Amino acid sequence: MDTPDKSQIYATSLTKFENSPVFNYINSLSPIEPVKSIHTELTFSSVTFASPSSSLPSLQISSNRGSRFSLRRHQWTNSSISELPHSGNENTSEAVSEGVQHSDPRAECVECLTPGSSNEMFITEIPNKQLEMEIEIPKLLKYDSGSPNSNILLHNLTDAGSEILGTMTSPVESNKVSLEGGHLFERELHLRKICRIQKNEEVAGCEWVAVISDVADVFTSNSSITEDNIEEKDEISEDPGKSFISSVLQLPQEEAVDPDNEDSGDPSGSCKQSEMIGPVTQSEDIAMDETDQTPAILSGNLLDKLQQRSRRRCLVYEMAGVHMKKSSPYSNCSSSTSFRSGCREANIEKHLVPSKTGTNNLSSMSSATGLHLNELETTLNDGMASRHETVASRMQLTSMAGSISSSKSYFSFQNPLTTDYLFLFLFLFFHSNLVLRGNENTAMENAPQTSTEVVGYECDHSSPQKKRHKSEHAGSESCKRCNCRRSKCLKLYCECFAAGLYCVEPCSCQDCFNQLAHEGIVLETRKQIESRNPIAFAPKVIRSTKCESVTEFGEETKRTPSSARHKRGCNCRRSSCLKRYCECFQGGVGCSFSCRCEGCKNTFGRKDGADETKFEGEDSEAVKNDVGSCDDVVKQSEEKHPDIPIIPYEIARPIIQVSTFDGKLTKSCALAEPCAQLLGSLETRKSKLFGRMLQFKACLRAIPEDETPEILKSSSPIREVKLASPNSKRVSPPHHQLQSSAVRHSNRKLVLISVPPYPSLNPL
DNA sequence: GAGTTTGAAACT
DNA sequence: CAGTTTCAAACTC
Repeated sequence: MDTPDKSQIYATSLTKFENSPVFNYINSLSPIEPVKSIHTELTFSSVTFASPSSSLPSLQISSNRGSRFSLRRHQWTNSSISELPHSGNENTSEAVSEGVQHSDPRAECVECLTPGSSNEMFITEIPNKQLEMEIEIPKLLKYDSGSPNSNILLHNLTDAGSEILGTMTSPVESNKVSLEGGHLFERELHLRKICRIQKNEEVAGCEWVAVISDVADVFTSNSSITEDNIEEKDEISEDPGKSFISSVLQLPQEEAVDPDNEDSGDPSGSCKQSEMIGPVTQSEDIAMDETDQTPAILSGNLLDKLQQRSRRRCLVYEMAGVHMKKSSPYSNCSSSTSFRSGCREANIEKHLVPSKTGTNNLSSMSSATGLHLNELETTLNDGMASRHETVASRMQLTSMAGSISSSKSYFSFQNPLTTDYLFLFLFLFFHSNLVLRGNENTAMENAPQTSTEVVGYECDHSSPQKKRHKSEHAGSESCKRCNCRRSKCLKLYCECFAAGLYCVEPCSCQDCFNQLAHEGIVLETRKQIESRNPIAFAPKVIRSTKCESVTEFGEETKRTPSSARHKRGCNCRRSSCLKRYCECFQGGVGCSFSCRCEGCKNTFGRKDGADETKFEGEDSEAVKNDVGSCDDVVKQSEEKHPDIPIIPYEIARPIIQVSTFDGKLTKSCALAEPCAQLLGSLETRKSKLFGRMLQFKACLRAIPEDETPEILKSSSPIREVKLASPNSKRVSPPHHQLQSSAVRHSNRKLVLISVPPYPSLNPL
């Protein structure tokens, strides 16, 4: 096969992603220079060609052992950005299409790939070349080995995408829907291509295996051809044809009504559309009920890439793995530990395999999202202040306008588009009701102290003064940093360690062992400490609500008018519980009978009950504060940084909660800050996105926030404990003077519900 | 920034 | 379990 043929094949095998409104949207939002050329590689690694009759091979989308079907595409510019949204409207889409003449028999086969007519080439011409980047379309199918649903998923997605595109009437709308349907019609296109390939083979007997293989070789190894094709397509694009999107939209009807439509330009008749109607429509029918796969796919693409480049700061929650294993057959890699053990493919598969219900899908999504967001958060943080230097490709948020890699740095975070994408994902995630509701409960209770701590902008890791500033604004355990000298950061003296975090750059600790490099030591030490005090790493302040909550087992619990209290109580003697020496005060909660403080004057509530009225109101007030302070925080921060949109509390929070020892909230600011910077750099979408996020926030507020074990919630001396968990964990009762003996002398086992470190698999 | 105070954590 | 020591954060100057 000579190069021109390959070029044509290549040109014909146009990409999906760049045509998708998703990318339009992202690109249009970028304040940076638009991307000139996106080097997209699409891999259909699971496409195999099996020949029942040896002579007439049939196509299967089944396993990962097949030929690689690589598609690449270039050229992406402002013009496409502005035009593609319109391209959903067939009247305006002609400019982005073109025709390609084929002269080679193989090229005829290639023609069958095109949805419209055989002469149509869906190559969008993009005149302005300013930047260049590469983006790999995640190899979704590659990870879907053996999934019988893979083809179903494709059709399912494409149906949705077509429908979405068909309703687009404006760029704005198209931008919106692109978030949902962007990938859908891309897969539609490719699946149809594959089907046509199959049919074409049956008629013309093209050597598709060889062709595909060659194409793969060409596209994956010979960049020069790619470059040539750019020029080639520039010329070809002079001849406008049917638009890509319109062709896609028409395809279903065309296939059903006019099977020969696509063969108009093919004298050989090698692409009998009628022969593929069956399989296609069948698949579409099967997939009819599963049209809402977009978030999973979208996130899967993105998250997969994030995952590859992410690192953890948070320590490992040992129970997570067990917990997740029980929750889903696909979730066995959803614990934080899974990232170390390389369960990427399983994770991907989780996105790929459509579940029978949207619920399941959402669950899967949530779980995986939490995972990846954790990774994102970690990586973001590391991008700001990195201590762990183990990963080569680092996310560099601060260099958004930095160099665009010309190599295959897939989804390099040096690319502004990527950051856009990341944020879009966050946005999408919450917008799609994929709220981490289940985890939100635990998040709130595990959230250290007051809600204001999540304001990332207040967190500056560099200055002790600002450290104090931070602490003045909240009981912030969110931005942990320590100055340990002798404890090696392996004792609870160390705030980082106590919070379940690895020490990071801003820490001023000496001889620190609380690092990923010493993970074994850290975990060992942690075990020891937990053996002494099982709730040593539990949040010090337990918050609660009066809201009725539903347990993870669906049981409705009784109202628990317990107050937010320090889990163990303070022992202050001189500070009168009026300074942050007092953990109760620091946590913004009143002292209780658990406290052994002297001369308590805690303004949040005194243990002697003198301030009982305040205590009673505290239940609701605490909740209000948690929620209301969020508003305040957002407002204040917005005022402080008028040009930088703030990630609302509830949005940042679930992201942060995803990976800790005990599901404990970690590093709130760590994500909020880089995300804020990210947002700040993307001012063009600030108002839009931020406005939406505030809506999400309001939505999230309705989420009950407390599933705290009663024993931890309670400030009363004795309280029944009725807790159970798949990960049941024995705990000691709160260090209460009255209670301790009573409980200890009984054989009652106190069980602490293990807080899932990741978003609950229960969608709501 | 150095020194002091404070109370939790750790130890005996 | 109580007393003591160690430790690091909070605080003051």
